[in-house]
Amino acid sequence: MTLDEQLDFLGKGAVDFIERNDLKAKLARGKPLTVKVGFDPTAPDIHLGHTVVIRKMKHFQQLGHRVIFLIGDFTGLIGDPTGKKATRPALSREEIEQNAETYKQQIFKILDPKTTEIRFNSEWLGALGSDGMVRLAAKYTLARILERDDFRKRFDNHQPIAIHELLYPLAQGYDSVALKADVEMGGTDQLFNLLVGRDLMREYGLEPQVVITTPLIEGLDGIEKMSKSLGNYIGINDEPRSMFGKVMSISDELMWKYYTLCTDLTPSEIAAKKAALHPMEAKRELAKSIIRDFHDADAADAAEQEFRRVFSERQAPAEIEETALPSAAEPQLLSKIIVAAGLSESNKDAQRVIAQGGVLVDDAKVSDPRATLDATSGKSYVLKVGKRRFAKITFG
RNA sequence: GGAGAGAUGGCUGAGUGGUUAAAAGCAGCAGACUGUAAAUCUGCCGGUCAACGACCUACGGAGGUUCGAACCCUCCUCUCUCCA
Repeated sequence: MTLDEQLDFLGKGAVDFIERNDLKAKLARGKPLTVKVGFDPTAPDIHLGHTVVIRKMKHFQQLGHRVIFLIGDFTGLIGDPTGKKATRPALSREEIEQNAETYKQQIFKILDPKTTEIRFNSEWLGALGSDGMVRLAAKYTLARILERDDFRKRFDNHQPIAIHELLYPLAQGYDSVALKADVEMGGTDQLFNLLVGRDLMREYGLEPQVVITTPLIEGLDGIEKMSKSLGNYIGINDEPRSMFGKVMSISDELMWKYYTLCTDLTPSEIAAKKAALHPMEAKRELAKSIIRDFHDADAADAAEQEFRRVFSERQAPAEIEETALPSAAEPQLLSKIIVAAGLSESNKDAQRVIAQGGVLVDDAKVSDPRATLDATSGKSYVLKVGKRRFAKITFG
């Protein structure tokens, strides 16, 4: 790859790229660069949204650079003021170690374990001490901190800003100093923090890092950003079938953003797909590509087959979970059986779904919410509740 | 230290004595349609009970006033603002 090709490759999908020419100069020296990305010590459930930046880390790895997966165990004590309001609980050493393990198990689906360094920022921030922290704080000014939009707004609106929150960007910036980072990446919401890193590096007489931000992707609903707490995410540990379905459920429009950020296809390859493929076809390919990344090609094919079978052809899945229920001489309410089989949260909900025509027993629609089933020993039924909940139950 | 505002269902947010299981929106679920768990439209959306009704739980917590309280009073907890 030429230098410019490398820059295009590394900058694909980036929102901010500060400065492209700085990176060019660094790359031109031909030495491996140190690329740092910080992660919260909590929430080790990685979802597709996190993978956007992780994928970019991989791209740096592919070009032979040194990638550091930095776990912010120290900054975690402060709690990133970006957006959030709730203070995070302090984590114990063991919990952090455990979270780190979970991270590893997940990120190595994307990153090369041999060339990924995992570090903790308590290593140098903890060693700083309060005098060191004060010296660090002396390097920055309130005015500069208030350049940050959300601080500015809170300040202008007379909303509280705790002093320690001001320390967060400094601590994160100091990570870059300690690691002598050449590049730091993060979501667009991290832009300010990343830029503070540049300033601090200058203060410490280092060459400022290049900052690259990646977009936050919208979740399955297409509106809110993908997050675990909103439940609109595709987890990279999700089952292949579930991943396939979730991808198929995103809007046609959003699909192209996922293509850009969650595959390694080039912009022109994506444009070609957009022109040539039926949206449903394109979405299937996207789903398979994502499953291949986190599982394998066989799992991707199997998931597609299953999806066609269950949703396009509306047949029962190849494998239905079998549930044994205790038999009874008296016929049992269907709604209660649905709950017992784990297909519904409550009896009332089950009855509601029945009344709305969403329940099939052995392929026959049952719409009386008070219907009963013969529950004598040996009886067996296939239940379908809604579009995607199935169970085979047997009384015994 | 003083003054004030607020806490409602998964979320946002109405409601200020009965007709309120609590408007509206979002999310969720179901159905129709389809090209998919896209889009659109329609319906549902606390729970228990063999049940067109009954009961239980619910508007920060604990008491109280009342035939009756999310709504009024008292105390408490928490959040926020302003003044000093």
